[in-house]
Amino acid sequence: MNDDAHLIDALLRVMRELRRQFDASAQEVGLTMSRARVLAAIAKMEGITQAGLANEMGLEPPTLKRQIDALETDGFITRRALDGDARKRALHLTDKARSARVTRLVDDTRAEILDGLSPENKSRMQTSLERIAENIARLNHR
Amino acid sequence: MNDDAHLIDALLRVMRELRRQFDASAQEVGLTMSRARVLAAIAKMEGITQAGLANEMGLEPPTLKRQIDALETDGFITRRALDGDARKRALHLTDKARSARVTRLVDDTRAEILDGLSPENKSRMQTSLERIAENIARLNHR
DNA sequence: GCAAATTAATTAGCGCGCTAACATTCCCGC
DNA sequence: GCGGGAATGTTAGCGCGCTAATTAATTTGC
Repeated sequence: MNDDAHLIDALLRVMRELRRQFDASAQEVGLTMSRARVLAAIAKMEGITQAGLANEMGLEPPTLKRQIDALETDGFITRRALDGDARKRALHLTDKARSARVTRLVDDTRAEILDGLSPENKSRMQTSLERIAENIARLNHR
Repeated sequence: MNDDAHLIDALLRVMRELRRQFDASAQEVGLTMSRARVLAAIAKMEGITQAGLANEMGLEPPTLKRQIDALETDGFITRRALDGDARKRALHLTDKARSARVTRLVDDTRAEILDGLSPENKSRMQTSLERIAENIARLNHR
């Protein structure tokens, strides 16, 4: 089907532009879209380990590690040792990461990007995306 | 809105998995998802220039250049001089790129990924994506 | 209790997107 | 015509995703 190609093209195009715009906004506070997402995830699960967070976000550990290195260097998070298991490192936000500037910017940008989409459309889109994810997962282990 | 974050997460997740699965399939014929898309675009516009194709695909010229270099090295396409303008290079497929193996693989994978989505859902998703693209574009020049 | 398997984090290396900056060529206005 | 600006393609360099392989620590099994 020809329209299928158009749909996937549109998906890819939107993703590229989404990242570009998000990065441009996030630059004001010294973040990128990916790093802002890592911060948001840690905020909801303070003290989680790297492997846990990678699993939660659907990223591979090496991918996450690089973001964490950068976020730690820039003073957004800290890595703490966990007693009981010397391999694990617990992730925590710093006050800098909790500042209103950081959190609001991400929320605002997200809202602007989805502006004008009805709740029904968002919901349907979510359902379709989940279906696609299932299809891909099925292909994966076959 | 919290659901907005989930929707964007789902989008990003699907995109990552889509690329991973597509790349795994395309590997059989020596391609990646991105390169297969470039081939498909050239197939529909033989003789187009690099700048024209970049514009058509929504990619930046340097991004496209690297794909084209690789595709030429691997024998999928050729660059030809255009008389009348020494700057331009016309892009053409080779027989290798036109082989059934290459073209069918991409079509099959795409169909499998979108399997089970009704035409209505696909259509609605396309509309929503276009709305998001407009929102991003609006943000962009402001 | 010790060897083997598993888990957590890391390192190394690749593909694909981007921007910035540059050379070459063409076009346009004077 | 010719000088300045625009268009085409390229080079250089960065961020973010991946896989494969390594190291250290823990758990499991005999």
